[in-house]
Amino acid sequence: MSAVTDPLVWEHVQPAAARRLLTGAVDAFAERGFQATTTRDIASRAGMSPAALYVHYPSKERLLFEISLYGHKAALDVLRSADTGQTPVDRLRSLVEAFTAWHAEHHTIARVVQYELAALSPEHLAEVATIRRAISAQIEQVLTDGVADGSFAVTDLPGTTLAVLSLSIDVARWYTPHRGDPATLGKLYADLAHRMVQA
Amino acid sequence: MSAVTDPLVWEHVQPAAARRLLTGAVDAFAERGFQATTTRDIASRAGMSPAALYVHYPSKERLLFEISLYGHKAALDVLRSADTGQTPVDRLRSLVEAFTAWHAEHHTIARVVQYELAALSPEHLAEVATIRRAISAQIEQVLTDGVADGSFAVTDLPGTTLAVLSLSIDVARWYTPHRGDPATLGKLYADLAHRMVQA
DNA sequence: CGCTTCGCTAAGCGCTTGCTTAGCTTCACG
DNA sequence: CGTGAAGCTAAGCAAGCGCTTAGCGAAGCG
Repeated sequence: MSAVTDPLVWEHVQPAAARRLLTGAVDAFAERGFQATTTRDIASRAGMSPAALYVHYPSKERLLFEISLYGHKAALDVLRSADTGQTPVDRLRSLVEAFTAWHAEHHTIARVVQYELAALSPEHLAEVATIRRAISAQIEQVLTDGVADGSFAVTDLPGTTLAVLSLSIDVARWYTPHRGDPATLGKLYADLAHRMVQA
Repeated sequence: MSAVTDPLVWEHVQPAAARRLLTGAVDAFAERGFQATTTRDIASRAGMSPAALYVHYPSKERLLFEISLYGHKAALDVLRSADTGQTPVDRLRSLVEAFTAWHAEHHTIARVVQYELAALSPEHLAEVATIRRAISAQIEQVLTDGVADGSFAVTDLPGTTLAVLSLSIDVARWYTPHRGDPATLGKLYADLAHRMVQA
């Protein structure tokens, strides 16, 4: 269950001690959940005393917010970077492949992103919700374009958008490295999503 | 976010006070998660003092286990009752429709079932894991039969089994009544799952 | 050198947690 | 009517929680 978060992902977090706290928090939140994780646990994963956490972050919730915000931005970036195909079919396959692979590759971060929203303060939740809407819109646009040019047959557009997203998101819940590599999973899911909507 | 659990579902729990505690716990666990829920919260939802909880259940974890065990059994029952079709296509559609509708209809219970596994004791988790394997096997069998008679084209059988299950399970994460009625959602998902695998 | 800033620790504060204890009331039953 | 079980509450205990305070040593700088 425990997976050490790739530290390279958090290179932008400075100084190094703040980054160690943050990656420790990602692992702990992903393993046990936000509420079951103590500040003492996070600090000891970073090799520090509990009080050191408050030198770098004002609260445990703020640590969660930094993780959640960065995670949401990274997920949206992955989608936008992948939306380069010429046809709706290519675009959908590429989006689903990238989004799924990201949830597998970064399943610890993804778990925090997808399952700890309820622990965010209302203000922080609102900020993150904006990014979530953008993620959803990215998928919906491709489906809309595919319906318009006849390559997709979709009767319930919002429902199908949600289903496609949902398929990838749930990867964060069950994925462990022994289930296969993220790239292969991404290709399988691209295929499944394409078949779900093809005309 | 708060939804009162249909008390009829828990008719087998006696006496009534134990049932009130249990349904209160389902709502609280679904809303906030197991760790963030206090015994005082559960007791007050049942209109009792905190100590009254321990007259009926030996611990907070045991309350979770009762919910999780019953929820898993109910989910497996739903699948088995739905597996009545003559062809793999009929059977798959019926399974996915019923399983999805159950996760929507009973999304509070389903949330506890799917997202609070980590809070169970190792022994209780093992008991519940047996039922989870049976649920997975039920889907896998239908896909296997459909591949054998040529009605399904599936290259990665375990991966596709997991994807079909995953699609329905994730309904528990996002479903609220304003998203439409469970029966309609079940039909949409039966269609999506069928298209995912059809030859 | 003297002084400040930075990153950290030891200690602990006020509070909440899961759960226990002691005792009250209600009611079935001989 | 007397007795005991069942179901509950008021009070509280030990432990652990998020977070604060006071202060220490190293590094940077005039």
